Amino acid sequence: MTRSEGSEDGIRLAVSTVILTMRRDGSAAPRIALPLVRRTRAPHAGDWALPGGWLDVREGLAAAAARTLAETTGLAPSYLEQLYAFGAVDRAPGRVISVVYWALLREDLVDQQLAERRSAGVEIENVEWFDASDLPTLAFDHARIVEYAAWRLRNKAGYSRVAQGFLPPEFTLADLREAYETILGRKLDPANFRRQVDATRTLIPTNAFRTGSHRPARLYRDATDVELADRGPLASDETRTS
Amino acid sequence: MTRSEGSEDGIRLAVSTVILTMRRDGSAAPRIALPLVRRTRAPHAGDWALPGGWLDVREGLAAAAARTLAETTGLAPSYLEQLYAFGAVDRAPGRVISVVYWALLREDLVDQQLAERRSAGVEIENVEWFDASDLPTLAFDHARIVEYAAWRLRNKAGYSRVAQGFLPPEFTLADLREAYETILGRKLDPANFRRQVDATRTLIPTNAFRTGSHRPARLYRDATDVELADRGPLASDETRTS
DNA sequence: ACAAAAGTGTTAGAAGTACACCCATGT
DNA sequence: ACATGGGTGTACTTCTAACACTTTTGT
Repeated sequence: MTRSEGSEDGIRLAVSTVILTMRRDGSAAPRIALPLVRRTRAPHAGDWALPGGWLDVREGLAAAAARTLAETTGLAPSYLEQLYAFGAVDRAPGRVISVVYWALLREDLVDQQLAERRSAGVEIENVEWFDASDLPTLAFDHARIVEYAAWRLRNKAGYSRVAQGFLPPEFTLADLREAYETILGRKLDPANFRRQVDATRTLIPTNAFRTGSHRPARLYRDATDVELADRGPLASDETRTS
Repeated sequence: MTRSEGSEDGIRLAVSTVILTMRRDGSAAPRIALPLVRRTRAPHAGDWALPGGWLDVREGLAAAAARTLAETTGLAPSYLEQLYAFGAVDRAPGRVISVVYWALLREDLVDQQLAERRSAGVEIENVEWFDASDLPTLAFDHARIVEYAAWRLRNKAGYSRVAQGFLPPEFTLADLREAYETILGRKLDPANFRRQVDATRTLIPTNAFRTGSHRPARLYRDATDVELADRGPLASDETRTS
């Protein structure tokens, strides 16, 4: 929001972020949830939109996405990747190009942050979390953008470890499997899942167990030296968000 | 180049394209080649750069890429996809965001076009084709961009049919295999390759054969109703380049 | 006849899938 | 003790890689 609007030729550059997390309501299957911002001004006043803002001249693209994310959720992403640059001529009045990022948040931190803010009486203005499968009317082409982000997440979950972005540093295999199941929308065989993940040699078993119900489950943590997804030559680019 | 330079806040938006084709020199293995433009002005005057220009207000992103491509090569791409939006603060003086596309060209049309132009005495100004594995000094962060495009091509060749973008509508399985081999940089087993491609059911055998050396090879053509690569919800977006 | 590419068959191993079964804990 | 999720074993199918072999042309 730091950027002054308008430019000589009328092309403006915005950065928006599709912020995804996993949410557990009671005992049912977890769902993908994302925060949206209610628009207070025309066009599309009253509709919900992706968090974002105008790009600041001195700010990198990923940094802008991370900043927006922090302003909206108070959190830092556990995964952040550029999604796509949307630039159809008619997508918004006055020619706006949106470079859109997508991010994953740890479910535990989201819950914690929401609880903290609620107890502190801080109501974040116009921000509300929605279930990804039950979205309100979105402004501009944002419905399409969210759809694409969800597709990318499902896709990427098939050949990378992005699902870990929903989890805290230590988690059980059941936690991880549940994350994958939520993303992919289908049940996975616990036995085969276990073998598949430890065939990748990216999880380190700890000596800690999660107790509480039935047989205790071993906690694992990530081999921190490996990225959650292979980005090829772009590997170093987006991690420097500042 | 239609866009007037400069804007209130100094952020300018360029569209560039990594144009890739396959080139056969004699009897050796084909190589990936791409056209570059020699810069005549500072910064980086004398260095080579990706074809591109400023985005016109009334022009879609993919359309701008296609236009640039046509101006540079006189051809229409057989495949065109957005690569990435590069926007590091220090990548160029004065904050330039480049939305970069990558495209594949049919090798036969490239050869034909080059021959036509050469025989007509039309020398395309400052445009030269380079071997992707032997590039000159590139301006800005363009070396990195080309590297990323090559990575994406190799990657995508593994799970889609993009390699067909190098070939004319009718081709032999050896042609197709050679395209894959050039992209992946390794030999493929002809027998297994054959089975794998016809397991996808996307190639239609014709009754024509290519003769000339040894046993004639059957010509195949593409099942035209399927895209070369699955782009999910973005499928329709980029095909409309105008 | 022979070289060389087109095209078919066969087999061994890897990877993915289904599911039976044992283990350890809270209630 | 028993229900339930944690964890192991095993058989089956599917995919992949390697390579021997037959077919069809040009020379």
